[in-house]
Amino acid sequence: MARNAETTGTSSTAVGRLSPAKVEQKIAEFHGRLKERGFKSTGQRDDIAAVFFELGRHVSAEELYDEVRKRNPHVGYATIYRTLKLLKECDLLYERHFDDAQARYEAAGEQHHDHFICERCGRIIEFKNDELERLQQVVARELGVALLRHKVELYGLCSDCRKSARN
Amino acid sequence: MARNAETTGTSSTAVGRLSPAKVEQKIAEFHGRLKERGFKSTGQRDDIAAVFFELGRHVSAEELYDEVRKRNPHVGYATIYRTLKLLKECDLLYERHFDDAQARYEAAGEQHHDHFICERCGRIIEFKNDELERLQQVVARELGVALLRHKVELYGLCSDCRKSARN
DNA sequence: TTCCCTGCAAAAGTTTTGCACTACT
DNA sequence: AGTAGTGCAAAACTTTTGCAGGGAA
Repeated sequence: MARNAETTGTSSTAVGRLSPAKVEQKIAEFHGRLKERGFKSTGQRDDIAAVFFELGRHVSAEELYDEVRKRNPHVGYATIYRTLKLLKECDLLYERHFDDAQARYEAAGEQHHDHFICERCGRIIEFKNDELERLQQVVARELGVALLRHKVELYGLCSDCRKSARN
Repeated sequence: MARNAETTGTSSTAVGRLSPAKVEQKIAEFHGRLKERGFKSTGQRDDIAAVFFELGRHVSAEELYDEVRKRNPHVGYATIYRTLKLLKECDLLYERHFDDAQARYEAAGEQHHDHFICERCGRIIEFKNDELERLQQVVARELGVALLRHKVELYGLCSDCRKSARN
């Protein structure tokens, strides 16, 4: 059989804003999960969640705060952080710690993926490679450890920045 | 031929204290590189570097500060951070950002490696897997990006913690 | 002797918390 | 009505910086 490791392929996903309908759906999901867990839905939580899902992925708390305040200038940082924590508990977002000091938050999608981060322009590309996933299990087995989660981050220059670097 | 990807194998390295002779050697190297770069050698820098290399890898600034002050109670946090930055500029240490808020510092070794971090006891195991390295280059090529550096971190339970978790 | 280095304290940047008040359910 | 949520400000935590005094070359 000719299939080798390379055939596994790497897929990259586009990140971007969700359609208004999708945002509505996410908010509805948030409501449900809050209720399940005994928390309340509030106007602020809805505003924050809506802005978060509209913006797309990899926002910092600061960016989110600025955007939310355009819509609702009363919201404080504390509520932003508390709501981000709630969204995390509801499995609707992941918290990422790339090399910056500040955390970035990403809407939880269906499937696991890893990240490439451009060191020049900050662009983040998500990708998935099955062979890479499998190898990490192999490594874990060889180390005798139980793998709960993992993080693969590639840093470098994205294709656009490579071009401008050549000038 | 029976050699397949698996044969690449995973090697894990033991991290630990350096012998006094090795520490001396590292300090001498530090002196040389400071001079090359137009910096001075001082008692504090020597103390900090000595304690850093004696302790072994993956220390936080706080741990280093506490240990250094056992030897020299006069040293301030600022000098710890400034000296860590110098050691980094001298290519004698790497700064790592695992999931904690605080950075951890590791003596620069000869070869690149990745990390497994035990989420229960905090133990850090270094490992190297050539196939994993190669695959990352493949992914970078498929994404059309230039790879400058990368980070692979596995999180889970180390063998000891797996055992005690079974009780 | 000349700067660089050091320690202290204060600042900076991100995230959390205490408290009185507000508003969901 | 009752309890959880909110905003503000202050605290917490890690790391950096300004400045006056001290020490290496």
